[in-house]
Amino acid sequence: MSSSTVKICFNSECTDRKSERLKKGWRTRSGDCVELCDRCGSLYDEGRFCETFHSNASGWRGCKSCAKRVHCGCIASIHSFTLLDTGGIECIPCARKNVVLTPNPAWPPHFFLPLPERLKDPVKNWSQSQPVWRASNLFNTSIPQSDLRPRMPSEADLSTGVDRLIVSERSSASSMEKKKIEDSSERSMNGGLKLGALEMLENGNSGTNCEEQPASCVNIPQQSSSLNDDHSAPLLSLAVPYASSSETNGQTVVSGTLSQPTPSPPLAKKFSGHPHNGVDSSGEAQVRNGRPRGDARGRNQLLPRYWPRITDQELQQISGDSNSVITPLFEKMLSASDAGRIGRLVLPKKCAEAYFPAISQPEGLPLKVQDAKGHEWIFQFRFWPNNNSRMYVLEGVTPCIQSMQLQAGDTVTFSRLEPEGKLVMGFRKASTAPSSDQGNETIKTGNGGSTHGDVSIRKTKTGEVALTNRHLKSSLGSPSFSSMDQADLADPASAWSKVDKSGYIAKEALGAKSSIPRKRKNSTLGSKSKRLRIENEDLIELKLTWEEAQGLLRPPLNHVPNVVVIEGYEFEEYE
DNA sequence: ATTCTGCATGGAT
DNA sequence: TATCCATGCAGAA
Repeated sequence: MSSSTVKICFNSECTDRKSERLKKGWRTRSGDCVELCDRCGSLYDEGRFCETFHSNASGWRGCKSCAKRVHCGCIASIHSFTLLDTGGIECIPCARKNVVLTPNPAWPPHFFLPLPERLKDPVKNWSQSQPVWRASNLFNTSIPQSDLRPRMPSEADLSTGVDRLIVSERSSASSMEKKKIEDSSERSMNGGLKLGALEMLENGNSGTNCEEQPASCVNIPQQSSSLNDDHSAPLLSLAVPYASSSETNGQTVVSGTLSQPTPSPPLAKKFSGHPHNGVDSSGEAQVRNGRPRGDARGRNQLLPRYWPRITDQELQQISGDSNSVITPLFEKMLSASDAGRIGRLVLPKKCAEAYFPAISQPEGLPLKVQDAKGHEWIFQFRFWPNNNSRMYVLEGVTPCIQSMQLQAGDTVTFSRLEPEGKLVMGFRKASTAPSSDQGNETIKTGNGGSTHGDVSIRKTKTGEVALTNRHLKSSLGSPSFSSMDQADLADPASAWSKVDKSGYIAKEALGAKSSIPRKRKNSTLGSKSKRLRIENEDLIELKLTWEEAQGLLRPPLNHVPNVVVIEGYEFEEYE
């Protein structure tokens, strides 16, 4: 990749990218104003930017007062509407007529909010009420986090002052007092996660680490409040608190993929289905490493091994042709127990508490999970009391595990499909799994279908470039998501019967193939050492200067670069 | 005897 | 030290 510093119109949809005169446009998340060419700048000034360039994008909504169409899905329009307490949006002119105007919050770092007490001490602060949906962004894909995913503004509600107050109270109110508060505000994961995906995508695409640009990595506020309160439904999927709520009361502004007043990160569109700036050309198999940034050792941080490492291709496979946005939540390498016949998948506690519905009873809840093929599975999400704490498990996973032909050492990935809100379970076979980098800050490319040498770079805080070279193989095959084809996924029911028949085979396979020995001590070590082995073998990280990195990355002469624009700068990108 | 269920244990972090 | 979680294990079915 090489770059030039030619200033061009920030709007990637602009047909005349270069301009002598640049006009100020919207503010980026880092606080700077983008620069637009005359025409685009004028359009922006006139409030016609979105209708000109985003007419086909999702996120258009009607003002509840005047019915005027307003784009709610990009940064350019973020200040052109406000969210209504009763749901829906109102254009600014109409909103000004009303008493309270609640402008859409921006996303500076101060929106990072302290962690709720309950997450800090979930054991002692269990809600005894019906399940509630907690903030999903406990660790949001690639958002820099100085702590365990402090509630992002996206998790707060940007539609009402009340909800913002609620969010503010999170940090100070007692857990008991906050229960109600959390019940409402925690349902905001919808937006937060979606944004998380965006952030992740942006991060992955740009190849730069948000650590450098904290402001740009902060999540964008998302609507949250007044989601459907009916969490007592006997069967839950992640769609329940999200999609249904947004559909039923219309309060969730995010009705499309990016309909929230979301800045449109240059790279965030690939999975939104409405690319408008086409910057994501950094490769098909970038790992969407959801590693939280900041203090990754915080008590409330998810362990790195649970950070989702998901490739573009995997994401694409999940989202299919829809406009859905995939938000990787977490992943887990299957232990022998997980992959065994018992059918219990132990969930990392923090992941379970962050991304799954809160459960107050050990019996838990049925949880509907969709696989990459769109088939739905129903697991029992429950917990066991354990050492004054909880141990979360998904029961009944055997059919799914079997259908995916997973075994110990393979990895299952949990993601969320937006706007449906569905929980999606993917997997990655150990043989093709990106290594768990255990805190490696590099944004890696994955091996998911990539046919090039996987080299990724990132700029470090010191301005250096970390070059990560993983799996320098030319034919890594499809990622696990593709291998879904191998599985009998035609029908969950058939999968069940298949499991019944093949359960023993699974056991044998486990013994024969699993890298995780049966003895517990060895098992743990085996799993761990496996990760370490992968790291040692496949991960070579160098530190060098930006110039050096460019030199190393200089492509063959016969390669034609893709020109992408990031933050107003033009980059040549080579596959 | 086998499987299921719920909890306990203890190594790892 | 506290916590997590992989797995053992006993009792029930």
